[in-house]
Amino acid sequence: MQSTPVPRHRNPRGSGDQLRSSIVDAGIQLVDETGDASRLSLRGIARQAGISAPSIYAHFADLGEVVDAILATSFDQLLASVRSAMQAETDPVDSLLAAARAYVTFGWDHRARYRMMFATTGFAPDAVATFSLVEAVITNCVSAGRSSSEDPHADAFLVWVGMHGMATLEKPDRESLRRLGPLDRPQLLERMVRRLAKIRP
Amino acid sequence: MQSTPVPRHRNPRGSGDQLRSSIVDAGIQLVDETGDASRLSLRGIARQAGISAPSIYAHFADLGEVVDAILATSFDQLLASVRSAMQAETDPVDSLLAAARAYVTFGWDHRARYRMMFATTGFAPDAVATFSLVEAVITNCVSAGRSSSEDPHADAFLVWVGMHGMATLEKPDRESLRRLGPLDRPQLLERMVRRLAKIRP
DNA sequence: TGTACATCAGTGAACGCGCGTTCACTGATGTAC
DNA sequence: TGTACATCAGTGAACGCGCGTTCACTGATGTAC
Repeated sequence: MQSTPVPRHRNPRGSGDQLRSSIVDAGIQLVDETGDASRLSLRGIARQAGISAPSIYAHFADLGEVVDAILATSFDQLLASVRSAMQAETDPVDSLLAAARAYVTFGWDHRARYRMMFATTGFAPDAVATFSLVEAVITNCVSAGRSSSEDPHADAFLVWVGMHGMATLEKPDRESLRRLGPLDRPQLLERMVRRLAKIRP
Repeated sequence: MQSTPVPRHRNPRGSGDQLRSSIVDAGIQLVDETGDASRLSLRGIARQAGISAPSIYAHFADLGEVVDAILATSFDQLLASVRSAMQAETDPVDSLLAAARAYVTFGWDHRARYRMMFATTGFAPDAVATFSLVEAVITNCVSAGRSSSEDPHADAFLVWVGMHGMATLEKPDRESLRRLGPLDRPQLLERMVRRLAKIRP
């Protein structure tokens, strides 16, 4: 017997979650297109998403939370990309090299976003997930007799640092190119990974 | 015979250049202390320097020029630090390792500033100057029979990428440390450089 | 030597702008009775 | 079936703030005569 009508919460959940992810997508698009994560603003994201600025508050407490969601999604994308590249190869060395290529390609294709991911949180749990993939595949290489690493954990860290350096670097400008000469970066990446992971020649 | 007084420009140059470098110093201090280069503002720099905002316009056209001056000074500092560390060693391998330590230490000690230096200009001429030092010392190692590198130019690039990766990475947080275990970074840096520069064991 | 003045480093007030955030609201939708 | 109403996604106006930049100015200093 309920005299006072119990407020059963009806959840005619309409576009609730839809808008949330639209906001995150808009933020990602903005960072990727402007190439400048530092100019991210709540109003700018709302504009990009085609909504009014206050609408964001229904889904996020403030700009910081939107940024956190953008980072989480970006780490998911990076991890998924590396993972699927690795799984496409059966040979452990090929798998390691594919991981490195996928990782670095993400950095090159989404420069501002990649930098943003590591700007504040250098070594967050999300980043460690990728590191773990690298560690596992190097261990595989050792088991298969393809690597002479005596410390796969530390060497995975080195590979990760190297990939990170590659991912962060930009194309040389014309003047630098003149002084540096052509550098075949995919080939250099492979060379770097082979040395750091102690892959046997 | 000069009827109209020729305006000979008297140059009682007072603190002109002094203020200019005070402004740059204030900007550097601000980046280093706040750890956030994206919040650099003309008014903030003026506040830090103890002058009014419009005073900056006597020395710089706009905020962009101040930032350029900050970057130029910072590259000078990085280069000087690496150079003097190298010159303190006579053995070429020791010199290479000292260069790497000095480089990475700069990145760790001035995180936000280091990132700022490579945020927009990844591979600017100023950055290439440091690269050239590394290339020269690796060439020395090869000459001395201490490195088996067959391509010192490309290998110097790899070392540079590796140093850059190390310099950019942050300390792991507690949770990451638990999963990563302790990683002796100075020792890992040395290991990385030795492998990339093909230093003989 | 004294005095008028050009030079120049630096200031304070003001502007328009985009920002984050708040507030009261609107209008569609689905349920209760 | 019709009608009242609770729910809820989203809006428009407004606020105070720090920003970059401009403008007319101030006051010290060193030189011309």
